[in-house]
Amino acid sequence: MTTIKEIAKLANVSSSTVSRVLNDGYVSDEVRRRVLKIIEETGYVPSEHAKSLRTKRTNVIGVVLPRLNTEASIRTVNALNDELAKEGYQIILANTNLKQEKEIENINLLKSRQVDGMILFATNRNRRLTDEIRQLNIPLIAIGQEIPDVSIVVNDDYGAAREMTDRLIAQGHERIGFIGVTEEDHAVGYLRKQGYLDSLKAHRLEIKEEWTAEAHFDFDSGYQAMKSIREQSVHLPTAVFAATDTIAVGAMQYLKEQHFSIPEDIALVGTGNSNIGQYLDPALTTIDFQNADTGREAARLLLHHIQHPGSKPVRKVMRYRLIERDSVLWL
Amino acid sequence: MTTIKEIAKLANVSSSTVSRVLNDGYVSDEVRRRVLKIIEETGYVPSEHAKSLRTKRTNVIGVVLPRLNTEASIRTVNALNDELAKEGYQIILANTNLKQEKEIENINLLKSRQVDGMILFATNRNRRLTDEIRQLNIPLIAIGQEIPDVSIVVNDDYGAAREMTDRLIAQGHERIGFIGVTEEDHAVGYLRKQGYLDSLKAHRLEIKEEWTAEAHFDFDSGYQAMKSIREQSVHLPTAVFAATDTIAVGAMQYLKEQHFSIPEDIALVGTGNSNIGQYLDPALTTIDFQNADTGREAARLLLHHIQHPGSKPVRKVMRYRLIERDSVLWL
DNA sequence: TTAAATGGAGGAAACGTTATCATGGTCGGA
DNA sequence: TCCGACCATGATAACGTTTCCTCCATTTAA
Repeated sequence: MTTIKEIAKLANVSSSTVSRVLNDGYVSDEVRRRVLKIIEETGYVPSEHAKSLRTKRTNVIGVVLPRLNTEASIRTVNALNDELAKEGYQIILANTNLKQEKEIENINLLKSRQVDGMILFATNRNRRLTDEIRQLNIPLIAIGQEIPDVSIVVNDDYGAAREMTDRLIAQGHERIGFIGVTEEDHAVGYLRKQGYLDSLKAHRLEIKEEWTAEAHFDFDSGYQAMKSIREQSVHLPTAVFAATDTIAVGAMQYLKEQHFSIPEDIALVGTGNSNIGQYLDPALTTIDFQNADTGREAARLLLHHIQHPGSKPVRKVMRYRLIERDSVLWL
Repeated sequence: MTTIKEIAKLANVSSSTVSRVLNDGYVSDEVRRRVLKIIEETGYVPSEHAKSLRTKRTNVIGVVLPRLNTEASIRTVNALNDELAKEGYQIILANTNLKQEKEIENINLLKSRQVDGMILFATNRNRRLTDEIRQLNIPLIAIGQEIPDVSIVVNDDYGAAREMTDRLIAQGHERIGFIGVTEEDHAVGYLRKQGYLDSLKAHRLEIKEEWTAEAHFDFDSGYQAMKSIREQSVHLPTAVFAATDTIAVGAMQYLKEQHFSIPEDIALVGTGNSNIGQYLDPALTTIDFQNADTGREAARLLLHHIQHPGSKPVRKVMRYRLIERDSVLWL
């Protein structure tokens, strides 16, 4: 690796001058040209490490996330990356591989790399994590879950689920089923289910245990959940709300195999606007959380915190939109 | 940020000793305990920049890729990440956002960060890029395209396309159409088409211009391509081979709208084993390139090159497998 | 003409580590 | 008893930058 000193020697100037050329200081045109020529010839690239050591800036943003496995996280990361790249930042990924304990470990790893900021895809909130973040003096934005004293960008999971259920009811459905996930996942598990329940309550509709089931985040468990609803229910629901699109796809598979027609016999809606949805037969009605907007917003928020250290934590709730497709009969 | 010196002062030892504690040198148990306690209390994390500056190692691998937008690239990156994480490496992403000129720019960015190695998702091969890589003295593995003097991991696009076409012929198809992409994309565009053509030639089957069309990488153009084949052909093909699954999905949509039944009227196969495929109706026959294996292999190769500097470039062709699903009638 | 202001350049310290070298003490073997 | 070996520690240089300070040579203003 060539260093600034070698460039300096070759150009017959001091390293300070080379540095000035690189950082737009006072340098005569003649010297500037000479130095630039040498840099060009040698292919010299300044060491970011030395730079960071000196300046305390790295132009790197750390992203801690459970896994790059859901469409939502990928869309978010992509938008994040685009927005940050515009400002000259690069992203370093720290994947926890779904292991909670690696969350803190990864945060420390990023801290040791002196990242200028962090984005945390928050899955859970435990005391140690909160403490760790609080004593971290690096700007951090959490996505997906609330963390006290930290700026966050969240979806309106509750509102979306409630509005979707309202829409089903408006279409005449009175027996509505629900396939959720564990309520330990506050956003996806708890809030979406509450939205569904509160809508039913507000409309004074029946809430039947047998119409609801709990699945995991995969296709098969969606299939199984639909099966168990089918087998347990004396009276089948006329519509089923799935907490994720993947679950909905599994449920749809089961219903098709059982020769139900969708939406005539049973209407089906998912959540998350997965790509698959539009190509299914029938196309899946779903909720679009516009993850790219989430990523962009988080990036902007982070940039703001970096530029204005010590500014107050912000809580940003993102907008969603319902996508009405053929898996529900619209009046 | 606390530094090693502050820790040293608090523990009443020299910074050398603290460093030894951190790096398993000779330290008495008593001192070790004392130092570790202070580290624990202060939450001290050593600066990777200072470390790297001194040791020349960063434990970071740079990944240059066009975009995190295809399932193939995501699967590959995930596997890459997993495999490298096992060895204590982190990944830094450098997204070119599909802009070719940013490829070289990104390579230099990573070079300035002194990454220990690079993975390049190669889309094109131009002279400047090749030169740049050659004079880069950092281990680099290219994925997807051949680059002279560089270790590569590639799919057998040609072989896979040819074998898939062979299989269709074995099922009795004699009129086989093809929807490809621009041949500028050597792997996806050129090689897959050649595999298709050579299979037909080997079986002395008719190759008709009107049975082939060129699409882009999206759904709509797959739809349009199928439409144009349909409208141009006097005699329709009995099977159509799409160079990507996305294209196949678009084609399927068109065929369904036109009330063709698949596979009875027309068989359809895709390429790439996209997730969607298995949930389509009918489920899509496709080629699985096992991208995770590609990622793992590239990671292993890179680690090898890092551990054995100067070792010879390797060319690794990955295996594929055909996935036979209902969009083709199997005898 | 002289003093002050300005432009251009070099020298050196500092950032936070690790690795090499040096030092002093203890222990075991001849 | 003495010497070499070994262990535990400290001092210091070096990694490659930037930035502050200093200095000299012009140019400008009075």
